[in-house]
Amino acid sequence: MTNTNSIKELLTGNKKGETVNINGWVRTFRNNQFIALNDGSTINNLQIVIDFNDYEDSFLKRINPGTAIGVEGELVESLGKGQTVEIKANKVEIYGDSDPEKYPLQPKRHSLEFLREIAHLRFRTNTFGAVFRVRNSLSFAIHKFFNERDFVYMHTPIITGSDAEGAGEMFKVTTLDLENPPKNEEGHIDYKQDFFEKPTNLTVSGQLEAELGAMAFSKVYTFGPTFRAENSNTSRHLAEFWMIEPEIAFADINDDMDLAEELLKYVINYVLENNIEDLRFLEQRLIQEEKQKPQNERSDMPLIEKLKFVLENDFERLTYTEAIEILLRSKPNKKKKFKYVIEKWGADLQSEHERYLVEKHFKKPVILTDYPKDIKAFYMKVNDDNNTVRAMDILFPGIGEIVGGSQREERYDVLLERMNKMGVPADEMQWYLDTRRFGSAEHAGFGLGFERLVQFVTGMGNIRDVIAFPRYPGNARF
RNA sequence: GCCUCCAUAGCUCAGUUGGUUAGAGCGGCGGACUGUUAAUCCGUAGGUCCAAGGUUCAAGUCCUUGUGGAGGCGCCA
Repeated sequence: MTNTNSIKELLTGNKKGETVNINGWVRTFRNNQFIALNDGSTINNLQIVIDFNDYEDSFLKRINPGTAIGVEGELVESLGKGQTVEIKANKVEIYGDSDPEKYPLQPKRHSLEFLREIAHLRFRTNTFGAVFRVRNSLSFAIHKFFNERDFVYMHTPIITGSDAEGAGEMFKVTTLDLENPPKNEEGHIDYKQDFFEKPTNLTVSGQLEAELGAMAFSKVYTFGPTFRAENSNTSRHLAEFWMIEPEIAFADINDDMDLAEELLKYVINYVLENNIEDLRFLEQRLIQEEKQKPQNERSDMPLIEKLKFVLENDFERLTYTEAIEILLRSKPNKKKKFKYVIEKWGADLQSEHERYLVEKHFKKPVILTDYPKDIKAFYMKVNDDNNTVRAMDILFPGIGEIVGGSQREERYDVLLERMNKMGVPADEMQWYLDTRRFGSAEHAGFGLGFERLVQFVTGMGNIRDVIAFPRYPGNARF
């Protein structure tokens, strides 16, 4: 049987009365009559009604959770209560059996930890079906947003010869024999004999290359995988994750913040308009999950309300200096409830401080700007006070930093001086500096962690559950 | 990398101050029923109590180490 329809399409009901073909995987088979069929196109199942007198017992026993089948039948109004339409089957064909003794997914609740161990099958659950359909929508919405605004989608290299991106530990890329690497006269590894004739790594950011693009196309963005070899063991870090990095020329930090806020609202709105059934399921899932938690750890809003709240409210914008003043005056700081008590301007904000600002003080997304230059990267534009840089971080409730960005330093001399002071090898990065030598212009950009966005929109607590096959310390399965 | 907690049936869990034969629900298997909605009802099988060592007359239970998992912190997106 050829699949000419999706369940999503058939459930709209405008093919009622027609004979249709449908393929999918059995979720449950009740009463020897009712097959709940799912094909991944929607969270909803299509009910297939069969007359068990038409089939051998041995055939009916093969219809189990996970079995792949094809059905031909008439789409009719349902006699039962749980659905509007169903298929009265004329013909059922089994494509692939699913041994019920061995198939790990039962029609019951499984723990997310267990499903993570069978990540190759977890797409077939309601939760992960919803998560990955939302992930797909977010991905599409991001491209749509930039495309509608004449951004050029740029593919920056995955393998980089630069180790100065400064965003974290890198994974080495080599074809040398690690058991017996060639050595040079000084006894060091001789990278001249390596594939690229120099040390190379997996990229930790496409930003520097995106800046080069912005200095020609005016508006560019990247959307690709990034790799960090940090030994991070948290529910918001991955060793391989996807990042969106727009870069805009003739723009300052305010344009940058406007762009980021507009993008986040646009994609959240897109998902609300296109994935509402998945979101409703995820909202219920989260409510059930949080019933196990004490009251004060539960979300103060249901998922969909939270998403609408983000859409309808301006993000709170304030400077690092203002944030420090709020924190210094805050109760947990005065009563020394913070693990790291804020004592003076210049302190790096810990996640407990960010959480206080977002979840307790403002109760909405916050954009912090103008951080002390000593705690930020070399490429950020130095303010006239010579103490702060035009950095901006967007902090979201529950997940912390979702966006990190800045206006870039476009002045050749200032940039070169900062590189030298911070130990960034300027001679190896002449290509980067060249944009400041030839037609330099104000420009800005940011990095948006895609998985953190998916986490926020789906309400999933662990980042390992919003990417198909997560990579983290000690784990590269599948 | 650091701190805390957890590990019992295929899954989700219970198991008292250490006490002799380790339980339940779901799932599986056998049967009944046949407009069900994680169907229901009856019956039944299923255990290296994470691993190694130790304490004890006696360890699922206490101790040590290891392994795996979760949460938090740091690094960041």
